[in-house]
Amino acid sequence: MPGTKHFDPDEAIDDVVLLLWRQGWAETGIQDIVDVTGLSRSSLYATFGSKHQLGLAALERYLDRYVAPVFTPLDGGGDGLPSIAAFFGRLITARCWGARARWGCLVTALQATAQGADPEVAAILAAQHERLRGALHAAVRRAAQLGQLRADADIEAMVEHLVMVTHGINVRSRDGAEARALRHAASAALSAMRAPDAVVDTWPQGK
Amino acid sequence: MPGTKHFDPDEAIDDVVLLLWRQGWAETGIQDIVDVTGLSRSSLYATFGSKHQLGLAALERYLDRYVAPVFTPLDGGGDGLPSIAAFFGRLITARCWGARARWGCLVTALQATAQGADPEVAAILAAQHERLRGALHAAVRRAAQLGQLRADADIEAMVEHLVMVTHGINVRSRDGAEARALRHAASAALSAMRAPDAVVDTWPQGK
DNA sequence: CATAGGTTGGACCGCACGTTCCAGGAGGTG
DNA sequence: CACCTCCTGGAACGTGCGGTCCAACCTATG
Repeated sequence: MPGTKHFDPDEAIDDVVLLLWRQGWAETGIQDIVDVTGLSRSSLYATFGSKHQLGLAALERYLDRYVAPVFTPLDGGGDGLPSIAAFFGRLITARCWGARARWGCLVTALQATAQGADPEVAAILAAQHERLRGALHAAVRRAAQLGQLRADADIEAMVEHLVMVTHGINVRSRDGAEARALRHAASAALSAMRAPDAVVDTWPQGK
Repeated sequence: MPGTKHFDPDEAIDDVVLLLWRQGWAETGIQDIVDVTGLSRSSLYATFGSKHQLGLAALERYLDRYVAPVFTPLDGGGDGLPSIAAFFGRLITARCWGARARWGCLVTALQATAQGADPEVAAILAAQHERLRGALHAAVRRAAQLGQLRADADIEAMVEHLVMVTHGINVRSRDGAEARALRHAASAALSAMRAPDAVVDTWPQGK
């Protein structure tokens, strides 16, 4: 039919997300994309313009499809520490189980390398960092309101610490760390924050 | 002179270390190496064999020259928590000041990406991880002996947590985080471990 | 049923990659 | 001083890259 694509661009992007996530951006050539999508170079370039633009689209798709769901426990600050524990729980599950186990996190991988230097990529990474930071900040503030935090709590420092732990989980999971070890470590991190007399459960997922 | 190189291979490797560290492995071509070392392709290949071998040599050099010095506070377990704080202090200084500020960590970058999948690279990364883990483990054990830790301390979890924070510092420093924020966050992480009545100084570097 | 617009597959482009090769050169050795 | 050995610079190789182009094709429309 004239003017109608013979394929679904959305599906192609989904395929590319998995490819980039698994084997990285620099290691992926156009031919790999052709193979995994089953499309021809022409169709790819006619639809997405360039490898770079396709990569950006895939990165955005990755955020929507694979990162955003992990954030839901933190929405609106949740109920403080338990929500943060649930966030880590979801993150660790996503990183250690299923078809994408041990693939790490595309965002952390880009932030840790020079590939994030591209201005457009850097903008997406910065926005994503603010999203993570903002979500954790809201949750920590809520925890403070609920009296779950130590008396000497430095909220900004706690948030930055939690961001670090998030990156740590992403790196260590790709490196082969076991989910149990990651959960225990995340639990240890949360212990830093909890008020001694608080009876909130910071690890509802069990051990 | 016959049989004698006209240049110092060690200096060449040093140059390559900086190149790989700054702009990454996949983004670096032979021409870049030729430019930065001032050598010809022939000399490079005659001396190092291949780009891959040169990269491995540069990675080892990086560990000896830039990573090992950061570890010294942890030698033999040091004096527990203050030694761990000193370790983080050195790490943050190395990541945020001087000519290599904001370059992150080559090891963390490789571990976070698919480039660490090469068997030889993976072996080096695994050994380095064990070195980090072992050094932190010794320091945490020592802290336990000195009564610096909380009563409910899970040593293994604490060590994994500290490894995560290390990766977090490496990622966040490349991403532009300020040294102050990183120090506060590391301090918050150490608070997780300290016994409530311990009077050890976990941040000797000041704020 | 002919037309027309847009898609498609595959050939093709220039370029840069990692690597190899060889003629030339430099300096200890006899 | 001639020789010999090894290193050196630069040209060249094959390959694969990202990207372009065009003829063939397909189908809604007139």
